[in-house]
Amino acid sequence: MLEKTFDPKSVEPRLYEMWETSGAFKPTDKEGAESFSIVIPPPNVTGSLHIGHALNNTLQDVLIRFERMRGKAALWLPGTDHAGIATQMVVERQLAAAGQQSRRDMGREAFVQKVWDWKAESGGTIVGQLRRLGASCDWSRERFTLDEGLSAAVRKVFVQLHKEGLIYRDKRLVNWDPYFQTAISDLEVEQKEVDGAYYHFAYPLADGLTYQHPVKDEEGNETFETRDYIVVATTRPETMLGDTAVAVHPDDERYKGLVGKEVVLPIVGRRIPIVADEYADPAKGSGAVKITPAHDFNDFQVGKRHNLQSLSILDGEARIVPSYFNAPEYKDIPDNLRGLDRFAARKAIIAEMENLGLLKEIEKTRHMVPHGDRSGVVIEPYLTDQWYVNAGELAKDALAAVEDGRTVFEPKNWEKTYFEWLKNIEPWCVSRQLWWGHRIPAWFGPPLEADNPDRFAGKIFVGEDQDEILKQAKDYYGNIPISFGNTFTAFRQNGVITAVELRQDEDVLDTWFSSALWPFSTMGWPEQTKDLERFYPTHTLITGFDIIFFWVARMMMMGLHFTGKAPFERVFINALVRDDKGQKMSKSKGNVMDPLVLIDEFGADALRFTMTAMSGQGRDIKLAKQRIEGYRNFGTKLWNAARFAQMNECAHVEDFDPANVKLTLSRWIRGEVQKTVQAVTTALEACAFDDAASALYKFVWNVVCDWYLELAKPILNGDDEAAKAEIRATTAWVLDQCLILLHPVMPFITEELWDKTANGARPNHLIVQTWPEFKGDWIDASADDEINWLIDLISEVRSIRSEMNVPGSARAPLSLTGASSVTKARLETHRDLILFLGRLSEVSVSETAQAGSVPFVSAEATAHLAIAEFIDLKAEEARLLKDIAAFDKSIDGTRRKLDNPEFVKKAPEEVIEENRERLAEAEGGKAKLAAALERLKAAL
RNA sequence: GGACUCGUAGCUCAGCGGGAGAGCAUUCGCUUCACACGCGAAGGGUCACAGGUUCAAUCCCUGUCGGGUCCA
Repeated sequence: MLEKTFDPKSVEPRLYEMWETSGAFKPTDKEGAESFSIVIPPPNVTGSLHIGHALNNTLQDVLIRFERMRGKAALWLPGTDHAGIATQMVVERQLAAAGQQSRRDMGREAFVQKVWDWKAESGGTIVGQLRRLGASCDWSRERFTLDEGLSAAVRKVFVQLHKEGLIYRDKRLVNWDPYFQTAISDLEVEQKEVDGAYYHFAYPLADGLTYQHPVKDEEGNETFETRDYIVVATTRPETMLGDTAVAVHPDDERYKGLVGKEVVLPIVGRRIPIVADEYADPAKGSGAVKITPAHDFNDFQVGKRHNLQSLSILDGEARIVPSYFNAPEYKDIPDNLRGLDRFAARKAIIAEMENLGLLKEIEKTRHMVPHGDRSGVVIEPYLTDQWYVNAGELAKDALAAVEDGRTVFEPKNWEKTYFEWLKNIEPWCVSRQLWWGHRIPAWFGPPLEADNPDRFAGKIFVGEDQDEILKQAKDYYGNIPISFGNTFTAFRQNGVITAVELRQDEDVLDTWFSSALWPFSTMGWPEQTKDLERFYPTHTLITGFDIIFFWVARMMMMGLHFTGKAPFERVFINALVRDDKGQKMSKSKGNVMDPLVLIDEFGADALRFTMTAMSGQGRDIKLAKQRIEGYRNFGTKLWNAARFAQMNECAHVEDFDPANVKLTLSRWIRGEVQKTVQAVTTALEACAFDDAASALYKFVWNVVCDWYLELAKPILNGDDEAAKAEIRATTAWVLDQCLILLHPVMPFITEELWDKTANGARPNHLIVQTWPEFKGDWIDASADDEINWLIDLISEVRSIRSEMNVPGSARAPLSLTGASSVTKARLETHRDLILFLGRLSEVSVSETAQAGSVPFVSAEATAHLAIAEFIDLKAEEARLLKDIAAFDKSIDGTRRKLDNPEFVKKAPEEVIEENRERLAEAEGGKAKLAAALERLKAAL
């Protein structure tokens, strides 16, 4: 005997282990099985399961379990990524907290070892948490982006792209994080609106020049004043040390005469030109703008157009260049500012400009300032040498693949986001000044004089390993001793190079560089493995829209370039989970819902069903605890249906064939099962997870529990043994179908019931049970009609009883007038049922309406419930009038349509027919109630 | 400023050319032999607003208003 409720806590770990050890998570090796593969969006190795993961991974698991049951070789390949910045940050913090040596003190090798130690101990907790969710990943294939195999793939890709000229070194402005002292991607920059100010500075004109500047006098009239300076406005005064021009708009009449002249940069004393450039906005501030090409993306462009010098005046920690930066271009920067932090420098410069009388105005403003999403500090545009991928080139096929349908987005409108980004893509800066990651396979050597390099500090060799580098170096330097070390140096004798030392690039690659290879590197690429052949390209990727740029687009680029195939057939973008008020969940808001806590409270199945049911395509999910509770209750409902079946000895019958059932009830439910099979299958094929969930919910609760089992009761309690046997077998079969269909969404409770309801006689675990095929000819229209008639009749009786406040214990007789022979036969067939569910004393057919009864319409007949002692005549009159009014409304509306010649001419035949039927039905119903009303009035 | 998206029952959402739906919440009645994590019943909506297309609009188009997200 089953317990009253399902106990997830004790069952879940046991079943998960059973599945895993049974090998069910591995794709079947069965001959001819079609492949279906998903690669997990690798969670960050420092991460732990949050509600978004719960959603994303539930959907992946639903799909994988569904396809596995359909007999496909289903592979869900799991793993984690190494998350360069995040992981390095975690370990650095830990070292600091433990009072240990800092990263820089212990050195690269020791630190990287510490990170590996950390990873071994606490990395990948999320992997265990995915198990609690029930994720049926093939753990034997688990991968990590820093695994040797994946690292080899990274090296190969880097070297090949370099050979093809698609990876190159360049000096450009990057988003520099002064906290981590590394370049970061645009996508890792958050624009935040903060309070700031425009500082209006006067820059004195050189050579005693003056001009007439228009001003408004006290009456608002325009006059001119003579100025020997030009005013520029800036939110970042400290960058003035690096100004190399002042720009004005070419059409700006005020400054026309000044273009080509010079100003003397205050504090520094440098002479810099006034240039005409459309970037200067005449309407903004004074209309003149200072240009600092090394510290502003827009200014950098202006600098390019006018051939200006880019003078970087900050160091990697965002301090004004300290005094040991002694290049000639820094000689003008005053000693008192040297080494100051950027914000201290800002204050100092403002104070100094004020002292000089050159601070004209401070205009308060709110403006957008870039912040590092990990560090939280203000990001500096910073001029450095970095490695870039020519993303524009790679984007071409990535765009084409979606345009021509090799890969489809679901929902489709996310394609726009994808296109938008790829069409405006910038070179992808892939180097990071970190220690945790794939070290860039590039080595620097001293340049030969003949090369006369003016942009780069050395000669660069790129290769997968040192042997390859040695070969390249020998080709370049000739047959001299070549070693690897911490510097790149040429040893000379009499001016001739006799030996060189090469140094590997210190930097590592962006984590997304390795993640971009994930769909094929995890399958063994560049080796031509069996997995690669069977499971690549993958079928469906399920991920959040927030990483379409970060990840999806890049996987598309790399997958297409290196394998010639798009890595996915379909990309399903799941919604974003918010709290019940629609706020994004975040730790600082304190509104996070921990999926593990929810699993503890309601069970994994309840959480999974919630996620599935709420995953309406592409919308935000507002998650309330009540919802999860409701689906926990749904599980209990299923559990109790099984319990009922068990109590009534409805056990699986080995050779039971639904095709042969005789009873109307069996034929009806057999068809209802088919409708559900079809609905759920189509929905899951289309990633319409919410439709699948609602079809399952309605079927189990509203069809099986509310009606089928109730209608079965009189038979099960009756003495027709043949009917009883058929219903028992049918019930067992129906419940099995429920378990199979629900399994992808609620794997635990269904597997448990599968086991418990068969006395250990099942040949398979449910996880590998075959998904049912839709059998259309099992839907029986006459059985549907009959059962629907029955349901309507019983519902009406219940409704009237309730409205008239008839106590549950009172049993009343029901009689039908105007019943057809079909109805009469049905009454006979289902007499027990009608009596039982309607709580009636008897059911009969008669010629005339009985006095003291309440009438209602049942198909072609009028039913009369004899409950005289409960009738309030006035209330009954009101009820009839209300129902008649409803019929009238329907009659009016339908007639208006049918009387419209345009409608009859243009509407499709079935719509017209439908309206005719509706009209006839309403008129019939109205007539019956009108007659009843007449009788009632006579009695009043 | 650009792109996308959403305004449907008190709340959360489905429906998206042929008569308004679900869950929760509310109200009423039930110790009915699977289930109170339950059973039965009921109330509740000019489908944001204004135009247009159509025989027919919650659904398509245009605009307005209001919310959200992303990118500048």
